[in-house]
Amino acid sequence: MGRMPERVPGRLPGSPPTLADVAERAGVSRQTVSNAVNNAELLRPDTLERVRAAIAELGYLPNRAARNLRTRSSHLLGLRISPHLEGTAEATMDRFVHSLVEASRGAGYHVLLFDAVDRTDPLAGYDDLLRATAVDAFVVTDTYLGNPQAGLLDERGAPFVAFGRPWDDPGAPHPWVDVDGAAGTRLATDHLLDRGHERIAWIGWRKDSTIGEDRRSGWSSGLRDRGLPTSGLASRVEDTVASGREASAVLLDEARPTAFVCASDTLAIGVLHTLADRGLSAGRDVAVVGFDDSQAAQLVLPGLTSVRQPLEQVAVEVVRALEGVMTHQPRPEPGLLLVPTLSVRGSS
Amino acid sequence: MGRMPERVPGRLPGSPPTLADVAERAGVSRQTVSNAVNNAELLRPDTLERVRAAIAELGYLPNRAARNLRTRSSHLLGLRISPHLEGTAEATMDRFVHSLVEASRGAGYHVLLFDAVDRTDPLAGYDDLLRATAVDAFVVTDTYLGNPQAGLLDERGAPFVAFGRPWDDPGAPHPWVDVDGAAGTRLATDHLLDRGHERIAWIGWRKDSTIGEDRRSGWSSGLRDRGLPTSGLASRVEDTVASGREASAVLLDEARPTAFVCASDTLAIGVLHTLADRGLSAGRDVAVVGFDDSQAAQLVLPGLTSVRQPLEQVAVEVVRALEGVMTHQPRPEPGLLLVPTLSVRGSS
DNA sequence: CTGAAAGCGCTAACAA
DNA sequence: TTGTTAGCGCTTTCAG
Repeated sequence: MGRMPERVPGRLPGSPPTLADVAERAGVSRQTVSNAVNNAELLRPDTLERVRAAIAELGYLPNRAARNLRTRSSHLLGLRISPHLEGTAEATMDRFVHSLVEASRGAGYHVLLFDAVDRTDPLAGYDDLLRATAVDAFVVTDTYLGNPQAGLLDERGAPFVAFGRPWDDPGAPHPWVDVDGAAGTRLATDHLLDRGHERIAWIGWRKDSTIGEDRRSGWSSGLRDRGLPTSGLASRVEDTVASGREASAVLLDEARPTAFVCASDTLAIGVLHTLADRGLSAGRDVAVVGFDDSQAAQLVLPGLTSVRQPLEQVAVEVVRALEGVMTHQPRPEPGLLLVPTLSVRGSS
Repeated sequence: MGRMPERVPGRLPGSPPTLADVAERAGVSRQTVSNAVNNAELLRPDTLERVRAAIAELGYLPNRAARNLRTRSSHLLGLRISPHLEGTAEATMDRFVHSLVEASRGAGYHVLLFDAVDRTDPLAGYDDLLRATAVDAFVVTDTYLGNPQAGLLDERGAPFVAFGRPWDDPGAPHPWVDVDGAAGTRLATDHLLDRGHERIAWIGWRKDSTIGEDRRSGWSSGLRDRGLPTSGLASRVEDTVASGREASAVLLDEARPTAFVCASDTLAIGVLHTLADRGLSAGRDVAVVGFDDSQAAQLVLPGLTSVRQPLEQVAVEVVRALEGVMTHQPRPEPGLLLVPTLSVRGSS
């Protein structure tokens, strides 16, 4: 790594050395070099040493295309990314991409990014890469929308692991990794209860959002377990700052909560706006907790307490599951549910 | 796209059809199929039609590895990403990645993500991919740090385009695309001047940040051109919220500015914090402008006016330049400087 | 306009 | 333990 390969005379700088070059230099056959790279234990120590020296001198690295063709694998993981949503605190995806790249490297894989040409086709992009054998497997991240690509990929027998549960079809055969949203909001709710709050409101998404209902259940169970009321304390709106702002204003007027748990940081920031409008201090007068631990949560005054998904861990588990899929190992559990943490800041 | 390929009997679902399968089905030779795909104009219309039908029926797509091996190109663009910085409004990179994926697709390329194994080696990751011919070219984005990878890649004769000027070496041979930071802060400064501000302060980065000094120059030239003073109105600090907060407090006490232009949204949010501390209203009492148009700028109250980099356009131009590099076309201009815009919000 | 032959660089079998 | 042979699927000459 980082060692400058010797510039071999007569070789164009543009064309890297091949197996044959190394073999010639080391005075062995091509196959022996291949073995030195892939099955070192098959070689006699001194031969191995000689071949390794030649490899280092030439700066040899196996040509990917040739290896891919021969082994019928690309060592590439496909990840489809959606267009950036402006105006929301959507940070999860980007953080996950970083973690995935790192985890993949550890397993000898690179991440290939693609996007949907045709947004209406749930399989757009996937299908082409599959048929061209351009990737070994996919990481499917948009299952939270209740999108059908997981099911369709299952049908096609495509190798993939989902970040997100198959809500629609709990018996789906593919492996998945997900974060327990209910546990996260439960954590948030308990945190507020422990600080003495008893009237805790919920601002979440519309009822058709499965993930939204899951997060909501952490809040409601938290209150119920302490015998506290939830009725009149919940609101379901669009995921925008404006919606969070309006919903919190209404709740404040009608139900007088002393704390809010929100399905997203975007909504929570809307709550902060309402508090500012009314001269109330977030954290002192009314507590607020968001979800996703976005940059905005970290930067906003007085700091937004937020549920943080363990995305690094998700990525590691996704890659682990992927390795299982690609080696056709039977998986004991189809899914793995990870527990989020709470980043406590000034707002609570 | 999206059409379900016919399941051919006797063929494993896992192994896609090959050129030979299509040829057999269409009753032509393999080369004719290859021509139908790559040089359609060479075929007689009726033959072409027949081959195309067979391709559609089988859902054929050329095997990438085989094509890559033969054509000595991977149709992959390498992009190195750095670990996520928490606590700053770093949004530029992520937005750029999305734009790049989209622009690359238009040119028939996919984006391969990698990260640095060894953070101290400026060429970490690049070198291996190059020698393995795993990518056709790189997009180098971290030149703004004054990092040496551009120069090192130039030395190696590696094909790449930089997002960011070669500040250290203006005569560098590689193509680059950049955003004119000075023009952005000039835009911000003129905007404030037009609104009647005359005492406009600057909060930027340390002097050794070339890009920081560039952005600063837009502010200073803006004031100078109207015969307004700059002395005592500038501060150079670390890129953190806390630094922006402290620096603005000091400036407010010592120089009584009515507006701030900042080198980043992170710093600008620090200014907003100081204003909140002192019961001043951002936008009404004191105007603030940031840089990068991050999510935080959009979410924070009352909305942070911010310089927005035209990253979609940058990505398009980077890909265009890349195509030139890969076809060895001489480039008239080594670099292209794009002009940012101003997203005006409540803070000004 | 279509077909035959060659080979990109590598690795999986097998033979020595 | 090492070398030989074959072929992954494709495209690029070059003949027909």
